[in-house]
Amino acid sequence: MKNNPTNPAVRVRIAPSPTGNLHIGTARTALFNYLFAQKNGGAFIVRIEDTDKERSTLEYEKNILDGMKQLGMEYDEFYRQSERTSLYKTYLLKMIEDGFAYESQEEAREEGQRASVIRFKNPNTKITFTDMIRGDISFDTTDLSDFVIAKSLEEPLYHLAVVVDDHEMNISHVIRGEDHISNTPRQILIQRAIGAIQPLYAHIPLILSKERKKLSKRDGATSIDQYVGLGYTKEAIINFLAFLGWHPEDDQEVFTLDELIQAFDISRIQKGGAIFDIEKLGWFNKEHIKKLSDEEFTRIVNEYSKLEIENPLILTLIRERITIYSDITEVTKHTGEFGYLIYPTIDLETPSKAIWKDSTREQTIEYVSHVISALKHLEDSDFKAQNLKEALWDYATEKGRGAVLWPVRYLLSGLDRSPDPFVSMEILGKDKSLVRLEDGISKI
RNA sequence: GGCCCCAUCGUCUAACGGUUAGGACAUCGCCUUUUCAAGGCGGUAAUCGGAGUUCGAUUCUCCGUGGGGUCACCA
Repeated sequence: MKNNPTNPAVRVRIAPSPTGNLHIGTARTALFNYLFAQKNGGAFIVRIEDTDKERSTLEYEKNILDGMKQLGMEYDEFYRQSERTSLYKTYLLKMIEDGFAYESQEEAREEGQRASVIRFKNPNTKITFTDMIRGDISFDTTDLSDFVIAKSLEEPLYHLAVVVDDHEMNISHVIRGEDHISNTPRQILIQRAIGAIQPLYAHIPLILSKERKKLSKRDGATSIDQYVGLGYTKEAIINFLAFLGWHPEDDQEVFTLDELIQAFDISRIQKGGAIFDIEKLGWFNKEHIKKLSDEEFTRIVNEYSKLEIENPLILTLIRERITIYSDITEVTKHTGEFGYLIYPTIDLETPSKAIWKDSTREQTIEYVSHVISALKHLEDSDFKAQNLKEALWDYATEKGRGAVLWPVRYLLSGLDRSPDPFVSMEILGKDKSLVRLEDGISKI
């Protein structure tokens, strides 16, 4: 009861079937329901649709519930359809008694099929309902024939269970995927048969693969835990999912969950399907990593790197260089015993050219020697990037910034891809910087 | 195939009859401490087609085309 709903007129639900891990699409549907409930002070209900005993498992249910919790969506009420069979039976009996349904004897066409099932007596009528996102949608239910609503009195099927539960739970708005549009007329038919009030419908667009098809397992990572495992933050996942088919009034893109609740407006949900773009997810992730507190980011870096990095300068370098947490391992590969980059033994066979660049060996030695003597004049306490820059800038400008700073950077880090030399020197400190430069110059 | 839904840059989208069609991601170029990253500046890039309605259509209507969803004793 974390959300403390105050508006009994708004009750929404997410109704996942535990036949797989928490899917991206399910998470997004849950998010829109959650945002709608929160925005309107309504209740957010989780209902596990596990009427299919063969395919439903507790493991999947746990994955779904854990995933939602992980993303920060707290629910107000929880139900499991497998625990409500007697309720469905009551409705089934009543429907049969009232002539809205009947037991049908038929041949089992497939393995495991029943000889007797319960079918809905289709009144063959035209149905129109108003979708909050798409407007009026009409169907002729004649096409549906007498569809099966239960295998037996104890084994209800999807359509029956959904309608009975939405009714019993006083669901006010059914916000679900577009793939349910064609299920709606069947469900409205059952609602009329049991005298249920018709909820308001909002069918949200699907999340599509690059091939513009409904996202499926074949399209790579489709479950939330996979993205969490790769090191995407919950904030980024939420933010990204919200923007797949929804957009606020202004141009703000980076949102926290609370900000999303404030800005959410169901009428601004898109009609067309949206392609899942991992690049944009990455961008959202970077943005949310930028917002992390230093304490939190430090904790995460050390958890992933298995190191104990505390130097804020190094942490900043890492923060600017990663897209997802699993990048931390790669970025901190050279971070170690010196508290910064490990100083590799420079290979004399190949690196010289890399160090000299456009200068000659003699010039490079001259430049680095000058830098060394300049550094020796500085006190330990003056070894700050800003001071170092001031001390060397004019000289570097005179001789050529690249010609001077490139070998310095290379010798300090031992890497051709490295942070700017002044920051490197500050991180290393005076002693280590000099050791590396002097050691390096002897090998040029 | 029947039924249903949808249609603005490569992608996510803004516009609710009048805009040089805006923003973001990606991409390209320049700058920034000649690298990587971050940052700054700038560029390329879209209204599916055809009829209407209207003084005026991205926007409203119809047709076409294209894409998608759905047609279980799954959900």
